[in-house]
Amino acid sequence: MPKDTFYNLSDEKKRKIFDAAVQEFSARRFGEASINQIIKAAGIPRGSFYQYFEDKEDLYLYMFAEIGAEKQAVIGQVEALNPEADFFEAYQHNMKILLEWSKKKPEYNQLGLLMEMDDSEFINKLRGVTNQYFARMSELIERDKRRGLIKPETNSEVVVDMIYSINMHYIKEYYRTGSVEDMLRKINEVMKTIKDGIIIR
Amino acid sequence: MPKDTFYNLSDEKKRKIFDAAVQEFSARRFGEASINQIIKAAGIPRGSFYQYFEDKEDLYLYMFAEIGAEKQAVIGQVEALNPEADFFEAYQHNMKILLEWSKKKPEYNQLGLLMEMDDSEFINKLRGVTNQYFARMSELIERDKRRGLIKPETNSEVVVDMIYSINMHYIKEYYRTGSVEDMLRKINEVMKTIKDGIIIR
DNA sequence: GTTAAAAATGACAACCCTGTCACATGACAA
DNA sequence: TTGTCATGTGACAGGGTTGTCATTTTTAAC
Repeated sequence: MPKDTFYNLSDEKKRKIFDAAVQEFSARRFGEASINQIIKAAGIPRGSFYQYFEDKEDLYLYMFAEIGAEKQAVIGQVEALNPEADFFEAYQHNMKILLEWSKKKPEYNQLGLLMEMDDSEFINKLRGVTNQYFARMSELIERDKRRGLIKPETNSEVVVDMIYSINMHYIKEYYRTGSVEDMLRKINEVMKTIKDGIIIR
Repeated sequence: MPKDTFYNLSDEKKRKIFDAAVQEFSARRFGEASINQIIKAAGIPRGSFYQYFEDKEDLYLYMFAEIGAEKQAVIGQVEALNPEADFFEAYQHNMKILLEWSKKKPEYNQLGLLMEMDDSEFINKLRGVTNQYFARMSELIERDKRRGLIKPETNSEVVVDMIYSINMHYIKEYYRTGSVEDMLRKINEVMKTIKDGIIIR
């Protein structure tokens, strides 16, 4: 947790430090990110940084929470999902939220990706939050199995794994090519495949 | 390319340096790997390293080529694939090769994974080799489409992307849990899903 | 205006890293 | 034996990093 001295700062100065953190943590993984770069970008002296934060982790945690709050605000604006929606509709709804968020705050995209590709212990712990999201997807599949919409022999966790990993794959690709359309088209094909399979019986 | 002085070394010394390189590049991504650690493990002085190699890339390239040769030797021992085999059989065959390789040289597993998770420019270039493997999978799907085994509307590249990304995902998981059986079981479920889909029509 | 506490500051120590280079050592030929 | 050339060697320069701390400056209270 940042120290009191940080919270006593003017909003402008807090903002400047936050922005510098986003900039650095969007460019480098947590382990490689440099406090030196951050203080340079924020225009604060070395000593001040340690007056405000315990260390790099402390700053990251602050930034992470701050972004989380912003995300909540954006998500709240997307229309709620019909509770009767099936798994595929729920997935599309989630994609819509993700795209909305990505459109409103594109500066956080790279940051999220870097977090996803980071396997340091510290970042691994933080990821717990993201995982809840996928646990919910798994539940939806189970419900659809009970409703007779999805084959009872389906392993919901494996399906969620598939969707998660291919999504990450295409998001990475999106950063290389910059084409959202390509990404959406491909993810559509993926969902078609998961629905119906590719083999002719 | 390593310098002549390196190739003039005794096999034992060459081996020691190779082993030290494997050790370090298995523990850290290319960018974070330290020449210091390597020379310490190999028991050679700093100056000698630069007498043998241009730099870290030079050593990595040597190690990579060396391992590639070992891999060829192992692959040659697996029985050849029936040329009439369909995509799914070919995939299983590839898995068999991969497992054979992984069983014979488990010390390289972590190295390969780290290479996969590395997005430095240098490693990206090297990955070109791996990609050929997936290009061949795509061709097999196209052939099966022509043979009437796979739905003509299937996007073969997307299917290969799915298989690639979920494989990487489970290989990472395998490093955490250490269970090959779990991995194989899950990959089996994945292939079933890709074949037949999960929805009830 | 004086004083005391809070905050800002940057020089510094301590620890990484890489690539070089002057010199030491060994091997082989004349 | 002596000279020459390839190789071995580690100290060093120059770059990076983090966390601390004595000192100055600001703020606020009296």
